[in-house]
Amino acid sequence: MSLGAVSRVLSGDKTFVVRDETRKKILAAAQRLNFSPSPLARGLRTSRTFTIGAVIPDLDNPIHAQILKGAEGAAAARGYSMLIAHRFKGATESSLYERLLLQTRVDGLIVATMHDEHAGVATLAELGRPFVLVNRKAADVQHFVVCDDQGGSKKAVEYLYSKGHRTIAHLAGELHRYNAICRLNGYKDGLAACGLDYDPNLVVEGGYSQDEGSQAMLKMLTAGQPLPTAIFVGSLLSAAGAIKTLRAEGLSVPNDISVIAFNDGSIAEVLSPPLTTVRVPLAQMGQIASDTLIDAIEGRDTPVQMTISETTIIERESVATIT
Amino acid sequence: MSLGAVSRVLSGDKTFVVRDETRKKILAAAQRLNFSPSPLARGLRTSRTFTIGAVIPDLDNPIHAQILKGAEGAAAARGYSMLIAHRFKGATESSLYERLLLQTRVDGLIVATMHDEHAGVATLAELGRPFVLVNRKAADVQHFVVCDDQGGSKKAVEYLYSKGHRTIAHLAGELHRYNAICRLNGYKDGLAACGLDYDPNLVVEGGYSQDEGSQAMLKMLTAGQPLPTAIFVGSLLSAAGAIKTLRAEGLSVPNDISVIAFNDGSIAEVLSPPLTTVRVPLAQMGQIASDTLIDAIEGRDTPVQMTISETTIIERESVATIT
DNA sequence: CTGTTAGCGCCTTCAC
DNA sequence: GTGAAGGCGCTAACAG
Repeated sequence: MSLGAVSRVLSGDKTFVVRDETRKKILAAAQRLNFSPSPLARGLRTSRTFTIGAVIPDLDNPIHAQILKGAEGAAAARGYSMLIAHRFKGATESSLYERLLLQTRVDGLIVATMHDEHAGVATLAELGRPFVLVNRKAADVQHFVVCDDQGGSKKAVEYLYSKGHRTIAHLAGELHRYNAICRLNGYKDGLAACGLDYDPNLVVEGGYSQDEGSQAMLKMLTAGQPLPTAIFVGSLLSAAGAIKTLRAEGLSVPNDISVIAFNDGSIAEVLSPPLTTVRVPLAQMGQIASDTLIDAIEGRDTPVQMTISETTIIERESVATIT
Repeated sequence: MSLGAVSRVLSGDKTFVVRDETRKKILAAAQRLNFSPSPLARGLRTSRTFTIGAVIPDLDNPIHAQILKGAEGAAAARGYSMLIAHRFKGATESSLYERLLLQTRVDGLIVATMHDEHAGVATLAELGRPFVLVNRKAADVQHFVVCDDQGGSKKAVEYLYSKGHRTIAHLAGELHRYNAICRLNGYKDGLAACGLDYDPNLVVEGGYSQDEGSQAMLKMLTAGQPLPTAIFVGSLLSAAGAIKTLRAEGLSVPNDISVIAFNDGSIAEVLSPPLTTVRVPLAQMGQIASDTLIDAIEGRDTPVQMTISETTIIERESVATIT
């Protein structure tokens, strides 16, 4: 029983054959001495850290929190730890990447942030370690996992249509962003699928925060257009804002105007009325992201460009049936 | 210019004297070659990782997210990375600690979880590395940072009193938990300060989730007691649940019953009516936790047992004035 | 199948 | 002020 043998047994080398007796003795001793190999030394030797980094825009945003939660769970299940870095003020995107992995603390990266697509992906690629984008995709990127923003949005419109709505507006996000574009396209798809005409006057660009939702709603209300009977809002938070404005203007949801939002979360339940949403499996996305990242780290390098198509309408009370 | 000199300059050894010229040359070369010392090798040598671990119950809970956000920011500012571990199903508390630091990946721990106080603290202490509790405290623990749950709660009651309320109820959390106990005590303090009698019938124990808030509210409503004019609810989420029940029972907030909750968050703004809350500087708590942890890691070992007393009533629309 | 050995990259003491 | 050398704990390669 030698040092080498111990190392091999403890690191679970399958190709290594020992007498069962020896193996047991080693394991027992390790247990007794409360010994576990130092990840630092191991990392130094193998240049693997069994740690993945997650770069997220805002910890405080429930959407990202859900993704992260899924990702951390999956990573832990495979023996990886998770290092996080969020964008705090003053941090540039590449400084984040660098902080995490130029310094080789991390075997790969999960990136849920990506404001400047070009610069970001370029920096990432240069670093020469695997990374996977979540909830975003970009040209020339090996791995990403996104949800079916477009399909889900289409479904939302079709749902509205099935409830009798024929004039359906859209409160969009910032239309240079991936998600916002997809959702707008899905909105158009839905319209087309229902045989409705697309009317640019019925979409107003805003953003995904509550305030931006409020303002976008106000803009639509004061545009002097005929009012829609239903609105598909691009995000949960902005839907909350929109509803607020609607109520402030004396309009009732869903009696005067129905509202459905993309993305679900606990906020939806507590709004009044409780908000009907299209839910997307965010935690699962995080989980898959972790798994593909770890696969890539461990050598399986088939590109995973996955869009998770599961989208579910969560019916609550913000959509009325028109007869 | 020697290897040793380079090491010393790069690690910012203040006691090391070099010609400015040499120092500059070193720095320039490091820059040019894109060199930065390997944290792994450094860690192996010094047994420091410049990483702190955070153990949190649920990433998805805005309260914890805010704390974590503050903590990560402060850690980053001092050159530390942050490893997270949340309790996913099947993880025992000590398995989390072990995963993070028995394996010495981490110089210390921020712990925002602590369900079994005794076992938890004991395990932690045995590990022999610094740790700080956030939003929790326990006997025999060197470092913790909490907010003034009790004072804030008292303030809430006094606020209600100042609006004319004289029958004030409390929807409490699980009364074996630190936070819930403090808030109940603060409620009693407030009553006393206002010259109001404490009536056990006016407090119902529940929990901090939305559902538990709903149920607790229902319990109070159906208890056959005379109804209070105002309720101090122990958490944001449970307040949302309570309001839901109130509305379902045909009671108007704030016309029939006023509501104020402990802890603020974006949900408060979107509720209807927008919820009046007592806000506590959660991110700042996280930040202070990081700072004291890092201080402890770096040798300043004066116990920091801080309670941040800042509490602010955020007035929205869920409290009526009674005349 | 087992034991030995040479570094992984760094910091730190020590003699210069 | 500088340079050399030892070793942190581990793994992989190789010789037995």
